[in-house]
Formats: sequence, structure tokens, C-alpha cells
Amino acid sequence: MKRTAPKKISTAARERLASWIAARGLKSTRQRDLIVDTFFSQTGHLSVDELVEKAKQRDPSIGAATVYRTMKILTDAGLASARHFEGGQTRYEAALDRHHHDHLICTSCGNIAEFENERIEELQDRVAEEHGFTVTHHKLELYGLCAACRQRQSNPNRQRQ
Amino acid sequence: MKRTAPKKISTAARERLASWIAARGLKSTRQRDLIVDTFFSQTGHLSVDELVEKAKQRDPSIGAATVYRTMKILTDAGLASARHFEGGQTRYEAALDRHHHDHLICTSCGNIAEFENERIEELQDRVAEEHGFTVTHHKLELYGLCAACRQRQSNPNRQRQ
DNA sequence: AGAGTTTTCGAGACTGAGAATCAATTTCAA
DNA sequence: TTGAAATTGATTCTCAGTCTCGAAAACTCT
Repeated sequence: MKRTAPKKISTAARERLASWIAARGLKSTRQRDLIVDTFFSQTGHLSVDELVEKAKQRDPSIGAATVYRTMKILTDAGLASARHFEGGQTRYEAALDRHHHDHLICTSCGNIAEFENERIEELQDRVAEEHGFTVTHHKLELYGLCAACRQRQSNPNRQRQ
Repeated sequence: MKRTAPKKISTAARERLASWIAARGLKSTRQRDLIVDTFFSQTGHLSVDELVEKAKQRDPSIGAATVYRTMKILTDAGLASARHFEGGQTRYEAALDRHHHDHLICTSCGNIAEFENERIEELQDRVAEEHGFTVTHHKLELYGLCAACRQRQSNPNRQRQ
């Protein structure tokens, strides 16, 4: 079965994945390509459920287990990163050539914004040092209401949800 | 069945729980008292499993479901707070009269240290404001190696674990 | 291209944390 | 003491995610 090349996935990501796969005896498959392409054609922080849904739109035979497996490979290859926000599901974001950032999560609409703050990072390192810790990674998540939801809550007579 | 008063649980916590319970038609029970007493007699960040084990040492008939329920009540009453660190289990810490703090977690031995840093909090608020967010709560966790584990790793010939 | 080997696939069983259910028991105000 | 209401422990259920397994692909070597 001939596979047609996906339309507009970042070539860098494609190459990185190909060499990662080649380097450890994994195989390139139609399902894998489809899931990877689906993932990179979306933006934001996707749950596996959402990804399964999108992938099934293109090929209804795709199984959820394969999506889990593929996202694990992408994560191991450094092309996606897993985020565990409140709510229980893991969400994935594209990680290619992105440097570290943290998140603002709206508890009303679920919208997720990103930020980075060098000062906070420095202070974290200093705190860790004071406690004798060597930090390998950290998690900083700010939960609250985004501008739109705050406004909606103070005007509850306006449109719901 | 007469219940003997637990040894050295903070009276303030006991009173707060009693009024919380009274205020909403809950009842005081032997199991509840035992679990609460067990919780407050420990220090640190306990998982439900650990708590179940400790409670069963005093009364083997205690069920895990009751421990889950009791910790929920304590949390709702503001006497314990739930923390969801990496690893999947919820851990509880005593929360009476404690103000907010964040955590340093050793990924090797699991040791958890606490810290608070006013400057970081201020910067968080500023970041949120810049994005139009109103922050209700946040999570800041620093993962890495504590002093003891770092030393142990650089001297792997010394005692294991 | 064909054979052989290895990996992957999808479906469904399984896991672990935690919540819900339910009959039996306990609490507590009257 | 009584009895309505809450609680208990065992069990079942849920939910996200992993594992298993026979079948089906994908590379490798000729």
C-alpha cells in the first residue's frame, strides 16, 4: 500500500522522527504517520481523546491504543511534551524547537495560555539551592479565570457557556 | 461503645472538625476519629494508602473507602490539603493555620520539602495580569535531587537505596 | 519479488486510584 | 429507648492508560 505524503507537517519534525525511529529499530507505519500528521496539524494542548477523534475522522479504524503508543514515541523523541493539568487527562503539545514555558489555565473555559518568565526561573533555582536541591524540572501552573470568562461571570445575564 | 480520647491531636483541629461536622448534620464516629487522629499524628505528605495502613494497625476493620471519605471531609473543612504530585497518588498534608507554600520533591527518595517565596508569588500575579487572568490558585513544584541523593549518586559505591 | 524476521495493529482485558452503591450498623436528638 | 438519618465496609463502577495476543504490516536479505 502506497502512502501519500501528509500535506503540511513541519519537515524538521518529520526528519527528527524518522531518524529516531530508524535509530532504534522501530518501523514507519501508515497509522503512525497519520497520527503524527494529525497532531502537528492541530495547535494547542490536545488530549488523547481529542486526538483519537481527529484521527478517526481520517481513518475510522485507528485504535486508541495506537494513539497512546504514538504519543509516547513522540514524547520520547522530544517532539511532543506531556502536560498533566488538573482534571486528570494528559495533554500533549508540540515541542519541536520550543524552549521551556509554563501555563495559565482558565478553570471555566479550559483555555490554556503560555508564558515564560526568566525572573521566576531564577528565583526557583535560588530557592532550590537554599534547600540543597538540584532541580531537573519543574511545574508551574496558574489556575483562574481568563479575561473573557471573568467578564461573562460578572454579567451572568449575557450568553451562557 | 466508649471511645477514649486520642492522645495528642491538635485541639484546634479537633474543635474545627467538630463544628464543621455539627454545622452540616454529619456525625462523629469511631472510625472517623481514628483516621483523623492517625492523620494528625503523622507528619509530612501522606498518601491514602499509607494512611490506610497506619489506620489498620490500630483497627484492622477500617475500610479504604472510609479513609478516602474522611480525607475528603478534612479537605473540605480546610484541615487538610490534597496535593497531586507526579506519580499519580494524591497526598495529604495538614493544613490548619498554615499559609500557602510550594514544594520541592526529590525524584530519587521521594522526600518533599516546602518553601514559600513572596517574590515568586508577586511575579506570578503580574504575569497573570498581563494575560488578563485572575488567578485563584496555582501549583509550583520543583523536581530534582535532594542533597543526600545527589551525594549518593556521585558516590555510587556507597550504600544503595 | 519472495521468504523470513521483527514490529505494529486493533480489540479487548487489565490496572490502579478514586468515587458510587447498598445492605447492615451506628449515631444522636427526642 | 426509639427511629430517622448518616456511616460503614465490601463491592462495583469509572476513567485514563497499559498490556496482551493473534493477525497484519514493514523492513532485510537474497
